[in-house]
Amino acid sequence: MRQLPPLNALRTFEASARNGSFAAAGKELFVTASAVSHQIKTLEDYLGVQLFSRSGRTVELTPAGQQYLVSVKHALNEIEVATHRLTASKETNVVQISVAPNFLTRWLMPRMSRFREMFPDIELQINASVGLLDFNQSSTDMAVYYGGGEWDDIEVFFLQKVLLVPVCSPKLLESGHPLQVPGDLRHHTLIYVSTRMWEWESWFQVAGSEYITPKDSLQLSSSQLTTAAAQESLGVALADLTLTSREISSGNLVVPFDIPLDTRKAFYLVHQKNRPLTVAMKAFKEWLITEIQASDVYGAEHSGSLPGTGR
Amino acid sequence: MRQLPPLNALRTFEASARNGSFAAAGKELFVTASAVSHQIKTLEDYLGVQLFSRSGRTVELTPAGQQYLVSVKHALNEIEVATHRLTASKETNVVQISVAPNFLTRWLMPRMSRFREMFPDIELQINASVGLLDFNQSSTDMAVYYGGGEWDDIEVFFLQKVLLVPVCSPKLLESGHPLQVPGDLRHHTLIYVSTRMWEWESWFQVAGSEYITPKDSLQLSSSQLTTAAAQESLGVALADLTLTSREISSGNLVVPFDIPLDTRKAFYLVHQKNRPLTVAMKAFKEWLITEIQASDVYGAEHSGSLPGTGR
DNA sequence: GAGAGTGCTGAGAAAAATTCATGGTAAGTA
DNA sequence: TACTTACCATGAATTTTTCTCAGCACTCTC
Repeated sequence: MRQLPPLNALRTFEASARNGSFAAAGKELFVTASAVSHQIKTLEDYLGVQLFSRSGRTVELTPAGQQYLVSVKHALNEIEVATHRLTASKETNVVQISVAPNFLTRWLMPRMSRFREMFPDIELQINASVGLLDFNQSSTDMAVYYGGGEWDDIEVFFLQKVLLVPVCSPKLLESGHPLQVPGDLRHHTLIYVSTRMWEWESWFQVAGSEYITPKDSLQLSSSQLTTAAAQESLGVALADLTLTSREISSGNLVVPFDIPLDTRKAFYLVHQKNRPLTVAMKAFKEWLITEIQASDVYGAEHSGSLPGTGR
Repeated sequence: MRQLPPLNALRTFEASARNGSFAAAGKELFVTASAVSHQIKTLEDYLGVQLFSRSGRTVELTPAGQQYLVSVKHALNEIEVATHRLTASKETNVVQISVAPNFLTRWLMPRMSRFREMFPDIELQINASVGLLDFNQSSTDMAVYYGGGEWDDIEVFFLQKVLLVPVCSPKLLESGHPLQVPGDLRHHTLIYVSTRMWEWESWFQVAGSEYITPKDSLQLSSSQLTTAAAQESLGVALADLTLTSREISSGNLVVPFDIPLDTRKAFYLVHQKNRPLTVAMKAFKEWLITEIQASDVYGAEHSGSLPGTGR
């Protein structure tokens, strides 16, 4: 037994707030401004709370109205997305994916042409984004997440562990101080991802060395940038071996110490729970998993604790 | 410009699905079964999708209907919660909090009486829960989370770092193999939290010791249980020093090696973003933060990297 | 200070939701 | 098998809700 406000009035409320005007909202909803005014009044009477403050010919959301709007917008958006998903043809060839930036540029992009060869009919609409997304609020179909694999209310498929090794440009290795033991890093610039400052410290632990104070340090906001900086001879960064394998085999990057730090994080393919996948979505998912197994540098080389598939 | 289905029909749809019957839904909504039938039909015509399969005198959700129901329920629930929050008196003395179990039993519970002394008017409704919760879907006002402090769309306040030390019962130490160096743990049972198996391995790294294979091992599902198991002389567990300080000072637990493992996780107080707090919520929040600073065992003793306040 | 733009209000008109009457189907029961 | 009951569908009638219209008020702009 629910206790809900007049729902149509909510639609009017949201449109009015969005447009900042009853008249404009009326235009959007194909009704007169008067109808909008009536609706808002009905809602305000029901709630017993003033949602808009009127002064002359302008209206403005009250603080209460603003707070309420956030939830109303969110809820209506969810309804809109769900309705669209239900209505839309089950057999579209378009797959919308959201991908962790580093994985996108260093892994997916280089292999896109292979995918398009295999599935010329499927159109991938790709979006780079860090962090989680709400599948109930977005038309995105699938995503590649970076993290611990512990996420609620979504289907999670393990793709690839992230093990970090130090990387630098070959030029740095020639011209600078030699790197024979981890401690030699004290004479170099260490490049940090600013949100993951501890990674170097952990790496030294694994390498069985004291944490050293580097000659210099550089903080960048993403692993994409730190790897690029290492390539530009700005210092030594920690990078995932698989993702940088092209740069390594081409000689743009070298690995001074083949000591991997297991971050216990990984890349995962995720999508909404209990959602029937389209043929295109299935194709992409299976291609991704197959392709990743073929490209995975670790697996055989460094056997670590087995990563779960995320609950 | 939104594209929304008839919203009132959604309410009817949700009630019908929940009740598993149009007649029952009608009763709930104070209308006839016929009205419900009409509404559902309108919705199905709009969507172009069958939501219920009718066979004789029974109705059942189709797969499409089930999928749609999830979102509709979610959205209506959000509206209900938001509406209730808006309508409810701003000045209630009730605060609903959800707390990580270990923190609840070992920290908050023992201090509850102090809170009630200071604020006899405020009623705390406490709920133990692991994992995140959606403040838009729940009437919970605040929560104590355990984790890395990186959560989106909520206000986060740092409370206390979690640093783990080995703990066991004094009896175990007397009767069993002595514990002089970390390696001696090989002769004991190690107690693991099953979802955080790596913690012992990391601790050995910090302790500067090889990871040993214990004589025996025990897996339990929460740190609450592992601590209890250690107390029962079942083995050696990793526990937070602050949370177990009572057991330690009372002699029920001892710390064989005062080597803390920084898990980079912590307890945080969180609540909805942009939400005006009630007087009672503010009181609890401030009490909690003050009290925690007074009780924090670390801080002075082990200076580690400073924990952020979580964006 | 006239005109345009916006919002409010109340009464009537239009639209939507509900009921009512009727008919169909399946399951339980004598 | 026939009867009863519980449930849902449908179309027409009715009630309720929503919308429009017309008149008024306010204020910003020129």
